[in-house]
Amino acid sequence: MITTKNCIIRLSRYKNALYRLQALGFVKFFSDNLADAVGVTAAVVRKDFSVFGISGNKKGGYQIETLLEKLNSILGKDRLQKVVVIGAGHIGSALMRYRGFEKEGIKIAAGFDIDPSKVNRSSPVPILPLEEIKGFIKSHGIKIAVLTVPDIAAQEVVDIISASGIKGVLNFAPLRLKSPEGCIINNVNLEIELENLIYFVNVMEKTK
Amino acid sequence: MITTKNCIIRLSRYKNALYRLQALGFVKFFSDNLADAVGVTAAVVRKDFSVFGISGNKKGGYQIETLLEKLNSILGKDRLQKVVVIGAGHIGSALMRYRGFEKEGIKIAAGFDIDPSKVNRSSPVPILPLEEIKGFIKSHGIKIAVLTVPDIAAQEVVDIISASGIKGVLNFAPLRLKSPEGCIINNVNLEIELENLIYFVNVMEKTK
DNA sequence: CCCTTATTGTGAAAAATATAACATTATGAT
DNA sequence: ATCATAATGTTATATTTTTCACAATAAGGG
Ligand SMILES: NC(=O)c1ccc[n+]([C@@H]2O[C@H](COP(=O)([O-])OP(=O)(O)OC[C@H]3O[C@@H](n4cnc5c(N)ncnc54)[C@H](O)[C@@H]3O)[C@@H](O)[C@H]2O)c1
Ligand SMILES: NC(=O)c1ccc[n+]([C@@H]2O[C@H](COP(=O)([O-])OP(=O)(O)OC[C@H]3O[C@@H](n4cnc5c(N)ncnc54)[C@H](O)[C@@H]3O)[C@@H](O)[C@H]2O)c1
Repeated sequence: MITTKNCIIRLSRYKNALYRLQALGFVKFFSDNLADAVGVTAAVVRKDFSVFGISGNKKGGYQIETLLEKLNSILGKDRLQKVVVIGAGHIGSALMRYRGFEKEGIKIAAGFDIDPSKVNRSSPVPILPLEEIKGFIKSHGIKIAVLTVPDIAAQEVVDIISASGIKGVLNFAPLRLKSPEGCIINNVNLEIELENLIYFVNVMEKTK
Repeated sequence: MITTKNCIIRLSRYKNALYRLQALGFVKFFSDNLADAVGVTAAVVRKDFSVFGISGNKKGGYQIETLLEKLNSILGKDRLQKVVVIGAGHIGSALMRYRGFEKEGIKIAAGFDIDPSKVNRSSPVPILPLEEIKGFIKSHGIKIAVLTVPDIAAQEVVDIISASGIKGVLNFAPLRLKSPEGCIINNVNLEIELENLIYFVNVMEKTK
């Protein structure tokens, strides 16, 4: 199904909200319950569902369990998603130590670093030398990489890993990378996130 | 000036791209140069500029230096922006050790944690007990907080800090917080970022 | 079994955003 | 000094996204 990034982000939010509703003991929900939980309107919820052919019962709403199955299947959460982290520095290490991804069915299969002193094959997420990445990606069928290397190294690394079979990159380096053919690059740019927040806070202060 | 989040993100990107052009020795640029560098169309660049009353010279383009001054002033980068980090765990520590924010005129004035063993008043970014946050925010005039506490603590902390004067929060906890009156909350949700990437990579694979 | 009510599913309207078009105007060449 | 040109700035157009509105319909009560 082809759609927009925002729509898929909403599906993730619906999924998360439904788990919370389920934990509260609910077994069914209406479009406006979910809308409230996620912070959108009921029309958006129903529209999104209709895009993916998800239907409920008129007057009866939707079954949480059924919906979660559908959402999980759409989002690929019905199977373990293995990723690698490249750059075992501050942020890379934080990510590798984070337990939250496992709960989401995302497993960091390994970290990679160019610095031999970072290599550690026996840590919970093994950290391997960069040279081994190609073989690792191939043998484990990895498609997704998280890129936490210094900005000057980022483009070079993207070119290497996409040639090795990586199809999607979550890039933390604060620059726009040229994406090689067939490779999606999403960016997490914390400097820009902060700048943005600063702007809107300042605007709010001024107009007040 | 009131506008959209996307527009301000583009301004940040223009700024960053202009610094790169400047480093390459350029002193002026045309809307299509900048558009290429940022990955938008020239019309968008000129539209964004016109929103903020930024004008260039017909046939002559824009002066990089002048433009940077204007963009920096719009984005509040003409003065040091102080922020605090709350939750000195894995991700909070990574942020506090990161030098990249300083280059952007963003200073992490302090970190805060509820765990006494995390307190360290003599580290480059001092880590203080949570109890001191209210006084610190007030005395330093801090408006922005980065929230890196466990998800269950996040809402409580937001309520405390917004009551203490925080106007903008960059939240890393993977849940939707209720934003108190007059407080903007932006989210960095890495689980969702990864889910999103996984979805589009899977879709690409299937339709290929 | 029919009638009321609540909620879906979707098609149409509105709003927001992006793209294109072009009239305007500086620049530099002739 | 005039003209051709190139790039802006803004208006118009197109597209995308969101919101609204309501017909369709399942559920439950009398
Ligand atoms: N730490 C943060 O809070 C933060 C915030 C915003 C953005 N970032 C960005 O994230 C990236 C990483 O930041 P960090 O603070 O973790 O940096 P860091 O210096 O702590 O870590 C970078 C790691 O990458 C490794 N590395 C360098 N070149 C490599 C290569 N070619 N292949 C593999 N590994 C390589 C280094 O050995 C190091 O271990 C940077 O681009 C930075 O701008 C970090
Ligand atoms: N580490 C990651 O890579 C990562 C990735 C995605 C999301 N997150 C989110 O970021 C947040 C932090 O993650 P982390 O891995 O750094 O966790 P962490 O457990 O390493 O750190 C959390 C810190 O917050 C402190 N804390 C707890 N309650 C507090 C309170 N009320 N006030 C102040 N401090 C308090 C703890 O003492 C601890 O030092 C979590 O919400 C997590 O879900 C982290």
